[in-house]
Amino acid sequence: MADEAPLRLQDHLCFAIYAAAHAFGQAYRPYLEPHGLTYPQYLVLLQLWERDDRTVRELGDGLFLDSGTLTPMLKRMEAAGWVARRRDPRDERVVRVTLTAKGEALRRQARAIPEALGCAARMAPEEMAPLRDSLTLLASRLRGRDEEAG
Amino acid sequence: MADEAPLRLQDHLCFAIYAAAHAFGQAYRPYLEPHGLTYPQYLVLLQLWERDDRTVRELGDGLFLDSGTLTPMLKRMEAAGWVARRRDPRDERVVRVTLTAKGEALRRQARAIPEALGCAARMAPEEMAPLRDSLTLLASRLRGRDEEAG
DNA sequence: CGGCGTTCGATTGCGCACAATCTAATCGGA
DNA sequence: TCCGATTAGATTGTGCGCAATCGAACGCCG
Repeated sequence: MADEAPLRLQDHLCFAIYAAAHAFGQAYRPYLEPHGLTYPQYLVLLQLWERDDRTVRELGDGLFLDSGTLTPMLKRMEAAGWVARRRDPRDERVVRVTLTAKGEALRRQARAIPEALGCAARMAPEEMAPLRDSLTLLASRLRGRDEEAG
Repeated sequence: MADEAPLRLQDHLCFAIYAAAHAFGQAYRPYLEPHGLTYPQYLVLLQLWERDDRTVRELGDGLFLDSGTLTPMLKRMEAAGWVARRRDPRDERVVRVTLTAKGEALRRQARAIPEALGCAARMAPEEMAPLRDSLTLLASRLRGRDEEAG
């Protein structure tokens, strides 16, 4: 009976998020590609621009990525000359990632990007903030965190 | 001067979307993995459950994916027995994708998934709809569509 | 000191995603 | 009818993403 029409693809919140993530990736491309950057690499640099000298684990905690993703990405970024990777002498298990001069310089060229994307989205900052906060809360609930954080 | 602190990672709407997409992928995993499904494959099935017998292009238009992604994915889904792929006799360029009996049967088992995820998100449908609509509009703007659709 | 469990990151294998390129089929106009 | 342009998928190469596994380094406890 109700066996038909379980839920249309377009009705799914998860698909709206999936599609928006793809659209953002595509929207960033023309701004990042001239620098040879990909979007996930840009996210790594955003973290390092905010605070330099982070471990692989710290970067992964911030982006929800593990070493299986980060290790090869950071090696590519090292080969491109934006970051340096070296073992912490005090704990040889830890790899610390730092910006090079080239990675620092990229920061200045990248400052215009967020504003450009905001224009492409044609959305005012006042609209973006609650949307962002709703999504952050949703993600934290999906991860099973936040317990009684209400 | 203002050269420091361009924008923190956590302030970016794009990152909130990126992180929410990942969180959804992880949240779906325990429901899909027992069936041997991945999340993008589930999206393909959602489209076919809604209306069977679609071309690769139609599936790609709905999911914003191209043949480079869909061709191998559909081959895996065919190998798993959920769909069949065959050339349209009237236009040999076109590949039509149809559900098998096994793919139809999976539909019934999958009916409980959206509700389960809604519970995991701990979000009422009345909250989800506007969030979904905001994201869909945002994505359409980022794609450069929608022109004066206000 | 010696041994055990933990932590860190690297590695492997698989699947998604996209740009670029290719081939075959179809369509359209001279 | 023939030729060029277009369209649909397939293919190739590169990079992201995750589960599972591994080995080295560390910390603790006796």
